[in-house]
Amino acid sequence: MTYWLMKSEPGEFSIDDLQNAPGGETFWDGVRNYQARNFMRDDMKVGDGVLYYHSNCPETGVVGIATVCREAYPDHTAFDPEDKHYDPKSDPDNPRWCMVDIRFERKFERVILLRELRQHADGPLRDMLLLRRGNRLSITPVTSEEWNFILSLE
DNA sequence: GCCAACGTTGGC
DNA sequence: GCCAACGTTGGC
Repeated sequence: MTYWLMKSEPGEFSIDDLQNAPGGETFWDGVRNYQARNFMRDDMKVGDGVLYYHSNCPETGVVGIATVCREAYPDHTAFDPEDKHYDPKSDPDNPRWCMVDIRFERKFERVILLRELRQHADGPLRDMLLLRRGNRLSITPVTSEEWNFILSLE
């Protein structure tokens, strides 16, 4: 089993939105970055743990956890000209983009702020991809050590 | 709103 | 294959 960190803008889809979704599940559409796609397509398995991260908001940080509940399948929003994430270069017969489903697991008692994670950038989180300068990847792998440490901060 | 960092596109 | 221009991400 692998662990992941997935970013979402709470104005688009927050952890509360996930909790309130039918069955607490949603499909993770709109990924249009090859590295992030490859993580989903090649490495994400049902049961993997997900740190749910809020980006681009007043309190950026990890807000809770989810689990992967369906492995990669085509992202249909790429075929829809009306969709914000429409990509005319994604051929329905050979889809360029994919998505996974995730299920709400738990919302943390408090937000574990990015600022707080950075305080451990010389220690337990020294290799965390999220903390790398200029990192913009919306999906990054997390080690079990990082996962356990972040959960211990709560 | 600003801007640094990054990814993608396309001319050559 | 190089690289400038452009668009996007995301912290602040």
